[in-house]
Amino acid sequence: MDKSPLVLLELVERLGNLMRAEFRRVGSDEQLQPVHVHALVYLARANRYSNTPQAMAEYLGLTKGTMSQSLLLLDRRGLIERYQDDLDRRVVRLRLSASGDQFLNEAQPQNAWQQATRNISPNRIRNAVSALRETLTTLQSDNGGQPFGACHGCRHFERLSARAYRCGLMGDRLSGPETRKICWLYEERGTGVGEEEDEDDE
Amino acid sequence: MDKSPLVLLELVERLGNLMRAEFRRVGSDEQLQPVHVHALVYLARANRYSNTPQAMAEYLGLTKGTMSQSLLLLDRRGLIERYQDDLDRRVVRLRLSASGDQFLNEAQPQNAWQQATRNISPNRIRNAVSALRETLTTLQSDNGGQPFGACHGCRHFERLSARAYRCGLMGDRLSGPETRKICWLYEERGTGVGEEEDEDDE
DNA sequence: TGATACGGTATCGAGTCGAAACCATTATTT
DNA sequence: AAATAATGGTTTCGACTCGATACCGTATCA
Repeated sequence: MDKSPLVLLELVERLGNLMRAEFRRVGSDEQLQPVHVHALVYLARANRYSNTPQAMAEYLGLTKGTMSQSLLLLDRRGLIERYQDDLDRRVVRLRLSASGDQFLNEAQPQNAWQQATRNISPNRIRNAVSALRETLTTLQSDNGGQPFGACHGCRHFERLSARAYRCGLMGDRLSGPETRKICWLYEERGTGVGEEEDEDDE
Repeated sequence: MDKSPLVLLELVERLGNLMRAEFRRVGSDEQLQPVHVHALVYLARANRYSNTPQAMAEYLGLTKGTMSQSLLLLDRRGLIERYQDDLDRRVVRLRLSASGDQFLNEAQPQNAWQQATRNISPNRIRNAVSALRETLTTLQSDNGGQPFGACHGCRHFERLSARAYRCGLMGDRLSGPETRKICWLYEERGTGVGEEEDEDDE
């Protein structure tokens, strides 16, 4: 019996723990918990459909009650802004405030990771990404959570012309940069059955 | 500029979050927090040098104070046993109790992960493991934590004969199964300064 | 016009977590 | 040997996480 999946799990967990510790470290100046830093990072990458407490809670694996608490704190600290949605007045929309943005720029929470991966070839990283992405997809469909992918890889993504895009699900036109953000309405493209093999490491 | 390292980070964090949620789920029957389940899993895999509160705290990224709390709880619940070390009476040694062992067998905390990786070829998993392992090593040496590797891959690991092994650092003879456990004294083999090339595990 | 669903907030209690003080044992220095 | 320092663990404290539950206002549907 092959144990390497368990080894992979161990690595993922350990790396996750280390990065959580790192997030704690970079947040300590501002008295932020790891989850708060993570929330800010998410917010910086979330598209217009995904900047709500609900999406965030799902992404971070928290309940909405817990999420509400954390957002309250981030709001008090002036790192985010909350405003009402026009169409549905139940939903709250979130955005980074100027100082929230500044915090991310200065603290660079992902810097340690960037450093740690500096000597790994892009090809090997892509292979790892592909394997982990597939794991994530399976894990999520096994217990029914949102997939959360980058817009431009989604089944609903449409290219109208060279520089014009559109979300087929929501019907909105999208800017170029926006198609690179995270969307919680993301759905896998392909037929869902194909298995691709990796390219070799170099 | 290549963003794929950040994508990899995102996947690692998300998978980590999901598995933490999974650990919470499997622990809820016994009123255990995710970190408690993780501690039990670690203990089941730790070798004779690594079954102490200190090693565990370092592995899980907690302070010794916090660790002490969690161990108290696990002890009260009867899932672990604590006993004094013979040589140094300051150190506490830990082992799974019968019911701790039983809990792991029944709850199978890693089962969801095993399922999620079932369709990924061993080859792709090994590649991902290799890339993440390198990331972990770099990340750790960047901020000076213990490496925590499997005994048989360590620089101090010695093979005396076909079935007899020995730890060159501590001087003890080791059983076959023990050489597959996790050791916090683990050191990368290599020349010590050289940059290692990629290779297989186990 | 209800009834019901839904997004978000408020409150509660158990528990995490780091920080710091503390205790016992071992190591080192004088 | 006596004093001192270092080390492994425990205790205590306060801020915070987190799930559970109840709740509020808005939207949707019959």
